[in-house]
Amino acid sequence: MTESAVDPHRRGRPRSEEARQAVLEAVDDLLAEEGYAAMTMRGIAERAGVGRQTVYRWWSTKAEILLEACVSDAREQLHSRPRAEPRRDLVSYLSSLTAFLSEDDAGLAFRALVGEAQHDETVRDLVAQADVLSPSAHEVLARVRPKLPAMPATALATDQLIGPVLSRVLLRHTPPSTRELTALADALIRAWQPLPAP
Amino acid sequence: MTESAVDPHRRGRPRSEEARQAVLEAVDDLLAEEGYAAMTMRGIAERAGVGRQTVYRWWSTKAEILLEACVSDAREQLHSRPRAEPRRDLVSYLSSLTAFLSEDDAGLAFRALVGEAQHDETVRDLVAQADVLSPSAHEVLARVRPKLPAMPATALATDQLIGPVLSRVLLRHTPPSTRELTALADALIRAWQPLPAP
Amino acid sequence: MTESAVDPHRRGRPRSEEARQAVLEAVDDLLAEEGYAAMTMRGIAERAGVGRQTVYRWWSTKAEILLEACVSDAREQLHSRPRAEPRRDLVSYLSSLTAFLSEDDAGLAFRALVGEAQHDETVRDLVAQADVLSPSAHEVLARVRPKLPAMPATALATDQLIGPVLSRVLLRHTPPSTRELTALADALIRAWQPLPAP
Amino acid sequence: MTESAVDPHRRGRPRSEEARQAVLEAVDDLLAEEGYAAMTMRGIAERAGVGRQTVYRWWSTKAEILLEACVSDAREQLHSRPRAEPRRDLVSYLSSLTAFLSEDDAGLAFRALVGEAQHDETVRDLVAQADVLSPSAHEVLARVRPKLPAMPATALATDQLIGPVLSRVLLRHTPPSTRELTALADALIRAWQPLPAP
DNA sequence: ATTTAACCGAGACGGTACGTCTTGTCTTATA
DNA sequence: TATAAGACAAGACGTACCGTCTCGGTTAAAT
Repeated sequence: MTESAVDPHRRGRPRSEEARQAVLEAVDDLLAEEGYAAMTMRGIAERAGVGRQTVYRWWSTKAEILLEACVSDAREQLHSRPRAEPRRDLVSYLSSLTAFLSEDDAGLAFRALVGEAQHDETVRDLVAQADVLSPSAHEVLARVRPKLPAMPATALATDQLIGPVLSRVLLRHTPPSTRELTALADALIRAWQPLPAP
Repeated sequence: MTESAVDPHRRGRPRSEEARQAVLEAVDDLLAEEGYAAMTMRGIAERAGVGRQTVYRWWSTKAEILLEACVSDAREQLHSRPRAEPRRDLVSYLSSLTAFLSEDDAGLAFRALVGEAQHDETVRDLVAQADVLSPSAHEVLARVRPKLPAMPATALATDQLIGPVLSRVLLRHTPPSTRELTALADALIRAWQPLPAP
Repeated sequence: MTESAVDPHRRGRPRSEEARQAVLEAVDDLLAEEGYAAMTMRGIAERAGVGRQTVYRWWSTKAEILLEACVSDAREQLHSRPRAEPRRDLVSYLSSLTAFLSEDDAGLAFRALVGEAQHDETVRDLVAQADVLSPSAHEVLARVRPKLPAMPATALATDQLIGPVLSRVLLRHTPPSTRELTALADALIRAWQPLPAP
Repeated sequence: MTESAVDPHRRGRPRSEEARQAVLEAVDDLLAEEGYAAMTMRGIAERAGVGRQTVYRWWSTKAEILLEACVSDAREQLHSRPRAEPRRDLVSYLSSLTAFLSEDDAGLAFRALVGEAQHDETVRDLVAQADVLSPSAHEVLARVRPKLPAMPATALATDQLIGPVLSRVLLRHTPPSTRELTALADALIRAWQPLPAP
């Protein structure tokens, strides 16, 4: 990740915003066209029409570049507009999440990064720090919590919410259907509803 | 994966079981010591004291070797002995799953493979075919289903069962505590219990 | 320099003589076409149609390759056939030397190596060890010594013989004319002739 | 080479003499410490505490800088004070030459430049134009010529004079001893003495 | 007993990405 | 306008690993 608060009075040629954008776009394109494994630092530089050193100057690994390239897109994509009814709110969010993970380009990048994080300590920290999924999940949970008082702590509730979708996408690579998403939402509602008075 | 039903009347020197074991052990050791990324075909061969061609003769990628090295261990590790009560049965399974994914060596291998599967088509198929987690989950679900009639189709129920744990381990790398696992089991029970008569 | 006495019982794929020749020829060609400075290890490998590692496996520097490529040619080129008269013998040798240093391809390589030796310790030793000029000079000096009894030790006599030509070629890059070579030979003869009885 | 007679009415900030000196000293130091090959334009600028562009503005190559840094020192070092006797005059000069080439820092630079000149056309011309050795040699030859009437044209005589020393220093890197220098002077005297009347 | 076929180890082969280095140029703010 | 600083595109450096090929040697079944 690059330092955003730069000393405005520092000497020397300033960083080229043009080169930065070219690299980020090259990474996006290459991921879609060639896949993560075939994407190399060398290839990124060439595709961006940028010197190799320039890439290494600002990013250490392709994971870092990819993260910078996709985080803002990811956040945006995951936003689902609020609904009055908890059930529709949850289904709407689960649909956004599923679409993001299984169809979107930023989701492709995210999946690749989560994959890399499994066997690279530094990528793990990077992805954890970027915290792509939580904010949107927390929003939804905050909205429905008043009506579902048995909901556990947000951290655990988040896992209950997104876990089943992750399981499908990361493990089986067959995204759940709308019917399944509705069933998941219903299950959560049943689990989190106030217990019937005995 | 290697062909196990070999023509017993083949001519020539038979495959060396010694070499095979040496490779599988080398892969296990290297994964634990160096990590998946630093593990190379060349390194595996050297560690195993085996010719490089011998490795390539029987496996195409390090993912294949790793899979062969960990599947049986994984299956064994995931087995949790049946309990009378559904709640204890589910908690017991979730504990095994958590331990496997976050502590066991075979779990480390599995996580690495799932990671690689996110950006490698062939590894994806390989892992899908090996189907490490499902069988044990299906067992538990089959045991508790009679007492939890609202449980959906096994595929979806599996995602509900293992998804939250996956979310924790693959995304946050902080395995859930026993208390959290209990809360998850309780939530599933509430979700899958017979609906109260209106 | 490569080891010539190879263990006949060594294992593994034997060194490719084809690749070796391709590299030596590539070096010869590149030196003539591009010059020493523009000649790179990478360029040599590409020109030879050989892997870069293969070049590094057998030679450490381009100087080493160049030396191996030119030594035998150099020796051959410097041979001048014996003459009865010392004067003609010396002139003949000086002509060969001049031609070698100023016209021959192997001479071009030799000059480049001597140049590199001025600012690279290891090249210095390499060139010294190859000992390109001395043998031929020693031959001539041995032939004429009986008739020129005042000739000093061979080492010093060699410097007297080849020094003036080197001075011209290395410093001024204007090879001496035949007339000048004859004058040099005459001067040596006068210097090395028996002193007149007092 | 830089233009020394600058238009005194030029506008803008004048060239920094401080920077110029810093660069020349940096080059001297680096040559002695790291050697010619390890000496880079970047390294020179850093060592001099000078911007890289400033170096490129005034010199094209490190050879140019080195030449400017050493020529005056070289000339001075090569001066040998006149002696009455030709023999002592020649020996004295050969000693200066040997010391310069084999011990002095400016001599080290000169050798490096002569080396580079063997595989770089522009350095060749630069060194030829600087003409470091000739003037001092011509002085000595002019002094002794009256007493050695058989001496050939100065150009050739220069090669006879300095050639053997060059051969030793550039090829063998073992500077001649005083005894050998004396022998060389004696040989020249014998070669250049008036021929005895028949 | 010999031949044949497939295995074994070792290690060289042509390729290619790695991350670093230097080159010469360009673009800032400062003097 | 020269300066120090430092980013830029380009490309060579030497190393590592890729997957293949080619040796000598071993081990069994088929001749």
